Amino acid sequence: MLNLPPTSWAVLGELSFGDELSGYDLKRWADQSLAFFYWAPSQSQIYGELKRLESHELVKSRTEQTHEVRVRKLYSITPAGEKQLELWTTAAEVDPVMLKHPLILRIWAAKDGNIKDILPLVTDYKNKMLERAAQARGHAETAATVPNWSYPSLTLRWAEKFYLAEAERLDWLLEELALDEAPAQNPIEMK
Amino acid sequence: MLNLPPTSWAVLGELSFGDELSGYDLKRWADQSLAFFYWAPSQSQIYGELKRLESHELVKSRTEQTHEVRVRKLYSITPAGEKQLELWTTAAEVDPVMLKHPLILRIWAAKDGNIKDILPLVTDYKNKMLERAAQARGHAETAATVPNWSYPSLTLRWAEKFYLAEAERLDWLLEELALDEAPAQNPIEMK
DNA sequence: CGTTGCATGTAAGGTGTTACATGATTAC
DNA sequence: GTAATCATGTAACACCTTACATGCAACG
Repeated sequence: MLNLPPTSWAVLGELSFGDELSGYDLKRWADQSLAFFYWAPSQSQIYGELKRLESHELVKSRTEQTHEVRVRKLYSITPAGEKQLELWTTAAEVDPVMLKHPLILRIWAAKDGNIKDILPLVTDYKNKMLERAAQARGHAETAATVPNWSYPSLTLRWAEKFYLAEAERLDWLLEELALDEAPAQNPIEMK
Repeated sequence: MLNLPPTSWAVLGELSFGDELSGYDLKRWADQSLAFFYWAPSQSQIYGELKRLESHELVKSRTEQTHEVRVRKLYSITPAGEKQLELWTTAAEVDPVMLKHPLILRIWAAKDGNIKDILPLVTDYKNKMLERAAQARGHAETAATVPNWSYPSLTLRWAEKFYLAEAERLDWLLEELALDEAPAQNPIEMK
């Protein structure tokens, strides 16, 4: 089976919903879907992946020439692309989930003397997670109205739950940190 | 402030607990701690990061010469390293969490015709998450017995909750997928 | 006496980012 | 008219991995 990096499959996946899309379109859509559970490739990488996919004949392109000058390059999936994508989605080996959580890393490395400066960062982060959950929900609802987008919609509902759970865990963290700090906050009263 | 990649801070963080450690030690410890909420850098990268840290004088090294031939290079943090690490842990900007979830990506790209082949992968993944949660718990309990390791222990308890939540969300996904499939499973009975 | 663990490191290559270059169109 | 958006792409660089090279020590 064809061995492509996951990002390549992600881009091919976007094209598998049938529309002709430009590199630019693919980037915007990725930001509103893939970004919630996979991550958003940069614009320049998407152009690179499209070249790679085309060299394997999994996608084909045509140049739109609407207004004489303005040029868009539109990509669409080929039958071979659909076939390979199916083989990939059902392949036995699933790569492990990759989590890089810079906030937890900081807490891990924190010392008693500076944990109090980290607490507000945790609260901020929690609010960002709640915002992210709301965004995922919005995108999920939009996706639900489009034919054949039920799996994308489902994964966005998954993402909503993910970010809500993330926010809850940060609340739990704040509580744990408060417990640790409590005895030290008023040492005088412990006499 | 010094601008280093997060991996550099992670390695410096490991050394901030005060022990003299070799590149090899750092790798093993990372696999049992960082890997649960950040990710485990490869052995060769750790050696590279140590060089970088030493060039900034955040760590220093000495060569252990116990048995005449066998050589270990032991690193320890410098006062400058401790200072910079503190600045980093309390710095305002926290990078966004990076999640790459290949299983959800597959479901996102799934078509009705092949979702049934993906279901067993979801179940397998869920079991791996439960296993991971149990490992995190074990490491958290070990860490809790070591002086000054309360924050590492806390982050590992965080990780346990993360992987348990992950398993629960996969159960939820399986249920949602079963609901979708149900009407189609016995079309004859729908007459 | 062979496998696993300990131990360090290099080389090559893949993945992915930022910054840059370029220019048209749309909205205020 | 100027700012934001649309649109494609290159170049340079940073990050990170795999494979390789090397060899001792400990265990069965």
